[in-house]
Amino acid sequence: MELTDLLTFSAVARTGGITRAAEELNTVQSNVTQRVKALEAEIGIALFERHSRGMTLTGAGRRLLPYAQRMAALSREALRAARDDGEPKGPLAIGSMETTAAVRLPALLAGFHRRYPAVQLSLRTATTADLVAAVLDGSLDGAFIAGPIEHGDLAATVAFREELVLVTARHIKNLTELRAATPESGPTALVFRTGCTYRQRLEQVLTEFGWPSATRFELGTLDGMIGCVAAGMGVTLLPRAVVGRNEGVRIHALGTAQSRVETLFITRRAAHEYSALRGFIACLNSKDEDIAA
Amino acid sequence: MELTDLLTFSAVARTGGITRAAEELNTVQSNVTQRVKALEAEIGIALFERHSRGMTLTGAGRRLLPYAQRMAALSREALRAARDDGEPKGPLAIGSMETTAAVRLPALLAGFHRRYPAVQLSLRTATTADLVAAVLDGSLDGAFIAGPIEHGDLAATVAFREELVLVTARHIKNLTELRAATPESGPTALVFRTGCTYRQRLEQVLTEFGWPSATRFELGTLDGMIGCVAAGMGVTLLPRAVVGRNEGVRIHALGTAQSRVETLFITRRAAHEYSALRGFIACLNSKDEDIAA
DNA sequence: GACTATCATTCTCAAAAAGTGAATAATTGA
DNA sequence: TCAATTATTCACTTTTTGAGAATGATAGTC
Repeated sequence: MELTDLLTFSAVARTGGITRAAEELNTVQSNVTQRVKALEAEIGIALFERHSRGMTLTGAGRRLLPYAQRMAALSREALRAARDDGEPKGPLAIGSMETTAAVRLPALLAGFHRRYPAVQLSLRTATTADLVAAVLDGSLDGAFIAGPIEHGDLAATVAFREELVLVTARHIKNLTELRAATPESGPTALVFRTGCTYRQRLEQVLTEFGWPSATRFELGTLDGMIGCVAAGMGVTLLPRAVVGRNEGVRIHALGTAQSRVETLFITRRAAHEYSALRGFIACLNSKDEDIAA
Repeated sequence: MELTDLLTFSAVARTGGITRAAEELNTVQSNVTQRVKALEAEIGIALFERHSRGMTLTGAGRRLLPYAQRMAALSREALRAARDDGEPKGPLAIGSMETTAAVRLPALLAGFHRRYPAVQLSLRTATTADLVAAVLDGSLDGAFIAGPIEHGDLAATVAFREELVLVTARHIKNLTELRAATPESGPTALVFRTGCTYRQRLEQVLTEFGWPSATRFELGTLDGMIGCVAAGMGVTLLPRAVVGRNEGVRIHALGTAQSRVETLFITRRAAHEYSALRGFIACLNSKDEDIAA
């Protein structure tokens, strides 16, 4: 049960084939075959079903896989923990929603880098759902997501409070005009890809306006969305701070019920000793004081 | 970061020396030295301080050790999980307090073995405190302990309800006589070794009787305790069912406040999929129905 | 129905790693 | 100073791992 074996096993399970796993692991097919066979021999039970177009997990393989993944994650953490002498340094992988990354993070990250230049910070943007999964499996150290969330393995602190506003083209002066300018079926809703929490809020809002089946149009980037709204393609829902003083669009406040949303910073509970992460959370907590001062 | 290296590292940390670790691992000193050095080279930091009389952990070593232990435990579990096809079989390590083992378990274990003969059940008796630690570090699959307990990583079910009674020599008819027959300083209290919950209860009871500093006498076995009480050496506190129809001693009921105690069966939450353990818990839950039927 | 592309497996051989045993060095206690 | 205990170093053997080419098996294609 060496880690190498478990790692190759994971790779084969993930890619569904020896060849692809070998590529991913930078080795040759024959080696992967042998590692898998060695593992199967040691455990005494087949982990894969071989068929002409690759390999799929057997029951035993499915039972083993989560352990293999946890052990791989643990070994990465172990290495970091041992090297971590209390001084924040080394890699730190942070995730964020697109919107938060656009307006809230630049100042925060700059401040963090000034304070801890030895930390190699990386930022990845994705949807809340993806970010939660990434933090849980250890591929991110922490992430900014839309609250609320309840999960036993995660620790969360409120990072920012946002007010969600409806964003329309400039010439729409108020909601009555929007209704007038919109066909019976409702406006086109410009949304991020599935998994984004703001998207769900927008669905709720549109339903309340009596447009439950409005056309959806998916975009990947924030600039793209605001541009499309300005061009009159449709409406969207965004934090007020994100839209800011943008010329081409107009902001419409909503009732408080749907409009308040908290951006949380989540981390795995178990990983709380990592200095770089501790330093980041310290930065996060001190930013409010900085602003107040 | 192979598991072998982490295992040897753990052994050296535990035994405090290369020589002893080598013995424990059935290998030679030179090999252990090399594994440790390889690990240190890979991590890039010293894990031990070498001094003439063995090795002690450095800060980095202390940070690494818990990871090494968790990974070792995980690898054992992984092996079991992969081999576990849903049919209870293989080893099952159960722990118990002395008192529970004496009167409650014989019937239960016999029934379990009749139902699942393929499981190699082992039983270890220890104090509640030791049992909790053993379940947490994975050296026991489950244990019968005195409740209550609160721990995030443990799952507990009520296995038995006991009434604690004061046990004295036969000739002591009631508590008044006990008081009369006892010196000012109080009776000798016969107790199990530290960590036993019943012992703490006895301390409370004696304090309520105005004998806070009564003499303590530690024994390791149940038979020994009852024998000593019968011989008039002192008093003790035990579940009513344990004392049973024992001739040499007399039982004195207490007020309900101190006397009710629940025996819990605890397991690690994470390990709940192991079939043999599931079978054991099923047996435990069905025993009440058996009795009722 | 032969051909090709895509897989996994097997085999041989080389390289790397782990393990062994004896010698060595350092320190402590008698 | 000597003996005992300890870790380290070194030369060596054994085992394991990895590479590369060949083989076999299967599905899709013309």
